[in-house]
Amino acid sequence: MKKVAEAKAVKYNPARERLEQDILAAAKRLFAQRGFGGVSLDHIAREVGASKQNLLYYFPSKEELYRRVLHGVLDVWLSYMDAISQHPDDPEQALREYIAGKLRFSREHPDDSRVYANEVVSGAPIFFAEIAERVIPALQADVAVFNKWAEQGLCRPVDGRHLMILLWASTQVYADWASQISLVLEKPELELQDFQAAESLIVDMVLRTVLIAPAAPRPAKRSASRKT
Amino acid sequence: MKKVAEAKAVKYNPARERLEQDILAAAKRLFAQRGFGGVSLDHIAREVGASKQNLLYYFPSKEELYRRVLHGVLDVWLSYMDAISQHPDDPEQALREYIAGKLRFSREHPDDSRVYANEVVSGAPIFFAEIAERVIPALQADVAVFNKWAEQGLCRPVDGRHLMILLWASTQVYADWASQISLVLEKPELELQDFQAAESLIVDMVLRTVLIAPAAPRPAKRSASRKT
DNA sequence: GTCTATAGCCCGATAGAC
DNA sequence: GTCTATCGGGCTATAGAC
Repeated sequence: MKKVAEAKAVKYNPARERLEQDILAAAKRLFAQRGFGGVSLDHIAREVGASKQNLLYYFPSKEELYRRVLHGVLDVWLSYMDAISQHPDDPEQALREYIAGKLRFSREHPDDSRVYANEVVSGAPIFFAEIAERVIPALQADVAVFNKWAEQGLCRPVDGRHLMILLWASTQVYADWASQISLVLEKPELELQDFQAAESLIVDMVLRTVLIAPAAPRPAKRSASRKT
Repeated sequence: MKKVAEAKAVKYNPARERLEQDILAAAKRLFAQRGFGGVSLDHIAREVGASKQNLLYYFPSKEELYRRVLHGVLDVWLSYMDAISQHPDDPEQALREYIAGKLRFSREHPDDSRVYANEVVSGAPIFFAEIAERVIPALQADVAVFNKWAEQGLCRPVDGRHLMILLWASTQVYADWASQISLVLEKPELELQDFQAAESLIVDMVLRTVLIAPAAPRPAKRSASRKT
């Protein structure tokens, strides 16, 4: 994997690097909006002021460009799952931070979320192998953490796989379904307060279900706004 | 709206009706997999053993065919939301049935869910107006029901909009993200028991959060299996 | 590295015979 | 209703000049 990136990085060239990043950014946005089959190389090239022939000089094919975009998104996506095991003895803190982090990701990088969602909804025809290779072990690690918490009496026994699926869904929806959500909230686009309301509800529901002790968990710490 | 269908239905012709339904079904599956821009009329026509010219005899354009597909999906999608107000004095039953219904829809008609998800993730470029016209009032009606329950002391005061968004997300994910979920569950495709596990978790979380009285709600009634 | 040119194919939609 | 033929254009990718 990433053989192209390494081969190109042998000689470091800042101008080249910048155009390559511009192409990846434009491709991400367009693939997110219209899917792999709905975007042409010409379309992407025009966005960065290059020709499609030039674009094919930087990336060997349309599919390889698409793979590079998804690879970068999955890096970030998995980093949130890895963070769960950073709190090996505090389920509440781990879950609060996962929810806040994913919601911040949905707010700050909605196209990253959407390009990945687009691929998965389509049945992951191109990224299938990489998802299998990287997401399965990440989920197993998190499930192991949930199980250890339950053994230690730190939380209720839960089905960690379906809990993670619910967390994926309920946080990503604010990026992937932003068009419908902003419609039903009757505002041109989602605002910080909408993400805060989402965070309150999701944290409340998850902690009520997972934690043993408190009937009414502490209110959310507004952590979605940390980096605003 | 649906002017085409009505115009065509003036003279009833069973053979014509059947081919039209076949085309809609094939289009639904292909649009779900590859998005509007990733599917060609030729592709759809070959699936039903017709020519693309013939297909354009039944539907005036690719976009109109796509609209017809989405219109049918939204009909069903909204019927679940309408069912909430069918239990005006029993929040627990209303929520249980909504969750069970949407999960059954995800299991029995995953492509319906996916074609709609594909449009929404893409920013609803074509179906924007119809979503605004039909989903906004449906959500407002459900929020009004939640608020009435809270006033009557039947449930906690909740943000009905974000609760519905969470219900949409957590039930649809089992159709829209089936490719990734079946990968991480390490089985070729989702089984009934997976949907039952999902239902248990979602019902448990929602009732713990929304209902006032019981610390541990009754177990789910396995209603996802009702029509199997 | 960027350009022009082009191969070879697929696209949505229309015209008109039958 | 279904067919053949075709218009006008877009598509990915490659070749080769500079």
